[in-house]
Amino acid sequence: MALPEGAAAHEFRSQCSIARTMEILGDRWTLLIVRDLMWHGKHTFQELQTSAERMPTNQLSQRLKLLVDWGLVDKQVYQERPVRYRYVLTEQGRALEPVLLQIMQWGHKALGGGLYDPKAGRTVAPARNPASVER
Amino acid sequence: MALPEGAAAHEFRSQCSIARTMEILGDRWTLLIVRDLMWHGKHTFQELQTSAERMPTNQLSQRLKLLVDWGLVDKQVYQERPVRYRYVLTEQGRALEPVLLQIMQWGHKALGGGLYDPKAGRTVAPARNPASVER
DNA sequence: AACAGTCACTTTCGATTCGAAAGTTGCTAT
DNA sequence: ATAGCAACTTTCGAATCGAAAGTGACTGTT
Repeated sequence: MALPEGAAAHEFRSQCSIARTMEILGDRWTLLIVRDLMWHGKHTFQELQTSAERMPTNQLSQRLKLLVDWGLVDKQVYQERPVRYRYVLTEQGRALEPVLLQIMQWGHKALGGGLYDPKAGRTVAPARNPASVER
Repeated sequence: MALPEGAAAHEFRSQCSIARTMEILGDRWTLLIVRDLMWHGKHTFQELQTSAERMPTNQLSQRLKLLVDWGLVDKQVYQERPVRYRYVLTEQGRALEPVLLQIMQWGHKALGGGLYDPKAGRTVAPARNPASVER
C-alpha cells in the first residue's frame, strides 16, 4: 500500500519517533482538531471552527489539508448539490487516542485542565482556575 | 505552594487539558528537550544543543526559560568559577514520561521512527526509511 | 427575479516567531 | 597575551500566524 502524498515526499529531520511526530502534530492546533474529530462529534469545517478555541479558518483549512496528506484524516463528500464535506479520522488518526489520553491526564494534573471520559462522553472533572493550580 | 511565575501569570485560552498542554508543549522543540533530559542524560546547554536535531541556540535558550517558568525543569548551578548550569526535570516534568512513550509508539507505527526502551537505555527497533513506511 | 443565508473555504496583511549565523561574557589553561 | 570553552544573546531575513474580510456555489424566501 502506498504512502499518502504528504508523507511519501517528506524527509524527516531525524530518526526519532518523537521528533517525527512533532513535525506533524507539533503546533497548537492540530491535536485539537484530532480531539474534536475523535471525541466531540465534530466533522464539518463549520463544526470544527466553532469549537471552543476558535482557531482561525485559514489555519483550520491548512491543518486539515496536512492531516489528509498525512493520512490521518479522510475527507468525504456527504452531500452533493451543494457539495458538503465531512472529515473523518482514519485508522492512523484513531491510533492517536492513547496519546490524547496521556496528554489530557498530564494537563489535568499539572495545569488544572478538565478531564473528559470518552466512554461516558462527558467531562468527569471540571477545569480548575489557573490561579488555583497547585503543585 | 505557589505556582511558578510563568504559570501563575498565564491565562489559558480554554478549559481543555489538551489545549492547555499544547500551549506549553505545542511546538517542534520543547518535547525533544524533555526527551533528552528524561532519557538521554543530556543536562547542559551544550549537550542539549548538540543533540540529533540541532535546534537553534536561541530557541533552546527560550524553551529552557519557559520550561523553568512552567516548573517542568529546574536550573541548577553545578559548578562555580566558571559558573556552569545543569537542567533537570522536576516531578512535573518527569510526569511527562507516559506522554513521551505514547507519542513514541505512535511515531514508530505511523511514521517508521525508532523505538527506544528507557529501561534498557537503548533503541529496540531502528527507524525505517520514510519511503518504506507502510500503512 | 432579487435578496438573504449557509457552508467551505481563500485572500489579505500586519504582527509574531523561526532559524542560521555571528557576537558576547566570564572564566580557565598555556 | 592568546586560545579555548560553556552558555548564552543578538541580528536579521524568511516563514508562519491570526484576525478579518472576501469568494463561490448553492438553497430558501419574498
